[in-house]
Amino acid sequence: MYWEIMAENRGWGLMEEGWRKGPWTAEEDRLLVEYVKLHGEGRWNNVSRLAGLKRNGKSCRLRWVNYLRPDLKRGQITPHEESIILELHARWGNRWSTIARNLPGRTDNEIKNYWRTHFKKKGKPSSQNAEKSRARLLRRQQFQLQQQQQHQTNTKTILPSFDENDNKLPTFTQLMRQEIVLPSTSDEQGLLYSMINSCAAVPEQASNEDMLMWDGLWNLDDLHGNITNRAYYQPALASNFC
DNA sequence: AACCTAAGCAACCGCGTCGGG
DNA sequence: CCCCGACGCGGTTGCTTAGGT
Repeated sequence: MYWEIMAENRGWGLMEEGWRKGPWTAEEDRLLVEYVKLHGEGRWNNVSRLAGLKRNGKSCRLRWVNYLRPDLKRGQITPHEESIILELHARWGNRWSTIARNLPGRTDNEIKNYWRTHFKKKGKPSSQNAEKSRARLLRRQQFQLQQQQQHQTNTKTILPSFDENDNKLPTFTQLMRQEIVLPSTSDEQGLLYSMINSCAAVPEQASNEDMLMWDGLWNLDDLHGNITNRAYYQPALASNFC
């Protein structure tokens, strides 16, 4: 493998503070696997001492999690996995580790790389399934825009700091119960996102409707990661597009 | 054959969070 | 509380490979 040649011959592996860096060799992999067999995962900073590896804990953990773990699924992302990635990314954004938890055998790094190469630049998925998922998302967004046009006149903003002098952020329940007109300026968008992030977990007492609304909030990103301007979302109707 | 470019992927970096002392 | 180390996460980098000209 080229990495090993690089590591041996090209100055890779010169150490900063005594740690080797760069590509892993087969021998290093073997030592790390042995270490995990004996001591289990975790305590990565002990690896150098107990396994004789000149790697820092961070590097060891990364190598294990992304490459050496026995439960990793090798090979290409399947169309089914791809559609899951699309759906979950539409819902959660760049929460790669969260997405990875829903794809057994796949790592956050793998999913992140896959997304970047397949979707971020081109904006075009490579399979029919992905196209369908994408089309579904587009339908949702079009629907949201349609609803926005219909309701634009009698909607109210959820951004309290934009009306009068109230600086308080809304509670989760307030956020869930109100009709929303998304802001159009970047400052307002930033505030809305910080509001959403400030109650990033759905409370246990949230109703099904709240959950739908919550999903909707996370679906407001457009395909390039920006908030769709003035998109309108109404939870009761969202199920039409699931 | 030589060169160029985009895709793919392993690894690194910086930062945030958490838990123990 | 506060500090510090360990860990996890998301963003980025840098290299190889494959395909096109």
